[in-house]
Amino acid sequence: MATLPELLRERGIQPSAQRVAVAASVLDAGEHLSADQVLGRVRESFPQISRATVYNTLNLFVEKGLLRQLALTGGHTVFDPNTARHHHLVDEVTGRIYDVDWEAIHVADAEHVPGFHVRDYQVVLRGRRAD
Amino acid sequence: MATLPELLRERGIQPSAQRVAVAASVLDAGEHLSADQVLGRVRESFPQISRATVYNTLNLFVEKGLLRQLALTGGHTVFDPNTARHHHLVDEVTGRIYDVDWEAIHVADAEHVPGFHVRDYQVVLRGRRAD
DNA sequence: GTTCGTGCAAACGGTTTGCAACAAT
DNA sequence: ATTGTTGCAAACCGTTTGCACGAAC
Repeated sequence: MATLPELLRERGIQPSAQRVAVAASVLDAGEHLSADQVLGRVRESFPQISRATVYNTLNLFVEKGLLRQLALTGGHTVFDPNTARHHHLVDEVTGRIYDVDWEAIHVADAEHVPGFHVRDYQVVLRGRRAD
Repeated sequence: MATLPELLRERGIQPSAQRVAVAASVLDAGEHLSADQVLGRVRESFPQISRATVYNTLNLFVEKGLLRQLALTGGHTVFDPNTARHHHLVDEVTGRIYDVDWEAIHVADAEHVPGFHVRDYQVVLRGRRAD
């Protein structure tokens, strides 16, 4: 297992202390965090970090393929540390987003939409947690 | 074919002149319009309408099931007059959103995610227009 | 010493809200 | 008379940007 600084360097990202702290917060999280949630977590270990740095860093990570950015619910974008193919389920009550295994759903013909080059796709499910 | 005022009344919406104008703009549009695009169109025939009224009206229409609200690309939410089930394709170059027929893609097992009641789902495709 | 990263504050764009005037019932 | 609707402006929230300081190569 590579250390975080190594991981960043592999992606062409200079591993500053702030960036490592952001990486630690967002990659460890089993959830999908908003930028402000990341800011909150990073500040626990790095109180003086600025909002702009967190936003810039998250965008950089997305650019470099370390994170995926999701815009599933209005207005809120969220960062997904799981870069493997998978689907998403949005809880309509809480707004929380859950991962759904790629193999759990079978999709046929999604790549063959006439007139388009489909680069990627996923199923977005909406519902609520069973009691 | 019901007139617009009748259509609104059927959904429990008082058909004021402004609301009818918004309905005319957004329901006719074959595309997915942002709130500001709707505002622009409505102002062609109703120049004095306010931004707040358009936003409130669009939200009301979504609440009453006349429109669907889509949040597929970061920050921009868009209104879809097509209330029939269908999928969506996002052009990564232009940001434009296209409808994909429900029957064009076959999805299996989407309703059977353990621990959840899935109320609705769709496939979201990303790609670019073929030349 | 030139490039790169940071922090701060201000700007920004889309959306919402508070309120007073007005129309409908 | 009560309720619902509009318009305006201001507030709001998440995000981006400009700029000057400081660190890294």
